[in-house]
Amino acid sequence: MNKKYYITTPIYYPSADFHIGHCYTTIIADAIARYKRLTGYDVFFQTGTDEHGEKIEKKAKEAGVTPKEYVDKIIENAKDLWQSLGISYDYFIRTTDKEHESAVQKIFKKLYDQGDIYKGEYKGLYCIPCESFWTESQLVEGKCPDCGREIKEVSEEAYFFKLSKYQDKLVEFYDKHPDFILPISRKNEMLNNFIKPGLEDLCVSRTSFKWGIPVDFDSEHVVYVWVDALSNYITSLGYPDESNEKFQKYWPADLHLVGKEIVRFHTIIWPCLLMALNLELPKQVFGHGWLIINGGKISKSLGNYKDPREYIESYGVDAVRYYALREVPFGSDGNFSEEALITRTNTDLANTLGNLVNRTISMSHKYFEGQILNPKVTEDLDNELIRSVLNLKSIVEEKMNALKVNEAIDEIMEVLKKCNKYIDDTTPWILAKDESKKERLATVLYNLLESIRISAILLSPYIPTTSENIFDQLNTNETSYDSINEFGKLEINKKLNEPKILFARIETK
RNA sequence: CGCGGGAUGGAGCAGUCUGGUAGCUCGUCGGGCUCAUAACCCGAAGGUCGUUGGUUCAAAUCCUUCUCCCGCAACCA
Repeated sequence: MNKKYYITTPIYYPSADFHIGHCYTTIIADAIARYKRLTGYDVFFQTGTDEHGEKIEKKAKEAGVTPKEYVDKIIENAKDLWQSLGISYDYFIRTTDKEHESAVQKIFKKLYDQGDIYKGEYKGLYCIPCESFWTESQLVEGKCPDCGREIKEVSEEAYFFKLSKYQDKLVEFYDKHPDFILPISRKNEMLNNFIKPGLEDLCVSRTSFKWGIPVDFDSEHVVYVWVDALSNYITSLGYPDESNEKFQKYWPADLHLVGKEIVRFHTIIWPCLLMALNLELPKQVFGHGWLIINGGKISKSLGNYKDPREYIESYGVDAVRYYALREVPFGSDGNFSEEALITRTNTDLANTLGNLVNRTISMSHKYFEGQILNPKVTEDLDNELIRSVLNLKSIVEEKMNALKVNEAIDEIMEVLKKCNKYIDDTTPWILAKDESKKERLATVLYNLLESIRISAILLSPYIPTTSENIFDQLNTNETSYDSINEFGKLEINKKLNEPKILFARIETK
């Protein structure tokens, strides 16, 4: 049986249509999922939406529709967006799904029955005009940081989860699993900011709004976001039915990929909830950085971004995917701009990759009518190229296991650059002028075509459409992961298809 | 003194743990080549490595002062 791999994105909050930041997370998760599938894992890749809460209730009211109608429309858009980005999710969970709602009620009840959830009172500082709660430290001179008006202390009845009870066990878990939180700086942040001062119990129900899953034994209350949203990762697998085949197979999750702003929920609250449920904890939470636009975060109110679909339409799905995967280093923030997207597409995809494929296939047609031949008239400099190509598999594996996706891609690009250099070094156009060098020429072209085939297989998790396109031009069926263990699997005596431009250079004025 | 991250040629970054000729990509300039998408290959210019002081034969790297930027700061998702 294949090894399993369960990877998740966060479930996004559909208060508005998704932007490039949502795409960023989801594209990375998709690339990892595709990579794991390529390398033989039985992958379960989940994404979804967290649809309850006051904000959506309010937005829907403003729009004059029910909350469900409001989110339905956004989810339709989201699914359409994921499809145009080639997101290969296995399951899309919505917290308004009936199965999820009933599972959450059961979880809530179970925790209440066993004493981990208790009824108490939530006190907070509330700004009535802004309809927002603030903490002491957020206030500006004792006033609302948004509008500067007086703050009122209000209290409401609420259920609390005994987070504090699990603090020691959590720290113990961190110690035993040093890679649980990545990057490591995020772990320090959690320890210093939250755990060291002592965890406070967590408010897990609300009475101030209705758009949520009702607490079935206390109709005044709805389940608040923590239990509702975080539990999606197990309710989708059939929990609380622990004997469910999916649950048995896929839990615990191998990777929760999240943005740095929600690391806390996934590394403190979620593990404590799981411990209370007596379930295994996820193996890893990775908090990635953000795409930054003009030095600031992506902001609806600043209107500093376009609908991601516009980029896809203008530059193609793989250009957008490639940019998201390649541009931003491991764990840190990265800049997003349309100019950078264009530059990246032109230099890496059009020049290095696209032009290499095009010139190689064009020469094969020009000199051999597209016949694939390999007379094996080799020279020393062939070996260096072949060695780099064969090494690529393990290098990519190492980078991907460390979640250094951008570096994995960069390694593949390095090999493609070597191919371009190999062409200049071997000068096929000169070999072509000498009939006695014909077999050497065929060998050179074969080495290039084979290097392209292997690279395309390794690129397929990142730019799947382009890889397919390359396989088609190479007219090859050798596209499996195992086929790259040796150099020379590209079928000889077949005929290449006509060269097609993979990425047209984007001209800017 | 809340916590964490960052400041390196025009732009974006690596190097800092384990001190020892400052590296990569993009851009610019020059050359080569002509199979190819004005592409590809080679070369060059350009940096007192945010600031102050210190340790050392030697500091981007270790210690110290300060400045600026970003995120988090618990019930906002």
